[in-house]
Amino acid sequence: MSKSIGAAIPCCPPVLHAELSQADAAQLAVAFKAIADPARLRLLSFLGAQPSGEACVCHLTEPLSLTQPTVSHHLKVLFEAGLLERERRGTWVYYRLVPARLAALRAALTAAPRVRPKRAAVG
Amino acid sequence: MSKSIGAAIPCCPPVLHAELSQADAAQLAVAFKAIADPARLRLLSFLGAQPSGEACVCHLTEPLSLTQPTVSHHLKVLFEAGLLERERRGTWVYYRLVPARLAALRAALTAAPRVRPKRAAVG
DNA sequence: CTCCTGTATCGATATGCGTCGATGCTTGCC
DNA sequence: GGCAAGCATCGACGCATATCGATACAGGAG
Repeated sequence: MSKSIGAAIPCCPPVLHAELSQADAAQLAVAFKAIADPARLRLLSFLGAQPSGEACVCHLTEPLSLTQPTVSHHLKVLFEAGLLERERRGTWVYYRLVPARLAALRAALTAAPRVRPKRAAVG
Repeated sequence: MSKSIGAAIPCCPPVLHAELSQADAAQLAVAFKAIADPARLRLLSFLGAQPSGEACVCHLTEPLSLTQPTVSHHLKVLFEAGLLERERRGTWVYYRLVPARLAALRAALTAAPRVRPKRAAVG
């Protein structure tokens, strides 16, 4: 299937200050599609709320009220979007947030501060 | 169909530091779905790049290489998500970004800074 | 009022995606 | 080796949606 979409979204995807190309828009849309789902948003929030910052799949199926294959599917989507890291520890697989990716998406939403043509001290 | 999703996303939707409820996740997902589309991302970027900060529909169909009904559809989606403002001026309808909504979505992505409990003055 | 232009809506179609049950694979244990 | 548990993949179903052509609606010009 897909290799790793993360590579296509380096660090600072083109922000909305200029017209996005069709390709850039497609890449960015893939990333936003990854988080544009209730189950995946809950996964992100749950992982972020864990004291250890991580959780195994077996601990994620119950709070989401979804079956294991479905949770695994969502985790895969987030993983391929570069939003999660995987680490297999014995029988269990632990997932962890990748804050840098979230920051990159956040940066992409830093749009149109044209109310003031400032160029410094943004955000 | 949808009335006005904007009302459901006040200003600071529940961030990802705690487990999102199913309802909150659904609301947030609707907002992210609105921007998780190449055409709509390009619309946002195009509007943000306009010197006047706005544009009429007739100026948006060409750069997107989409038909007028399709563009109108996407604008409606963004409008109902609270991301765009409408203003009819004579025969033309002008659309304008709503920076506050983008900021709200950005805030929702401010997740899991558990690597360091920074408070970051940056918005 | 009539025509024209710009925009929104409608109906139809094709594609994408969330969800599940069933099954295969990997790891650990005995 | 054999068994059990956790996770991933597969195939299928149903629903949402992106897109288009056709058409209806709104506003200006004559």
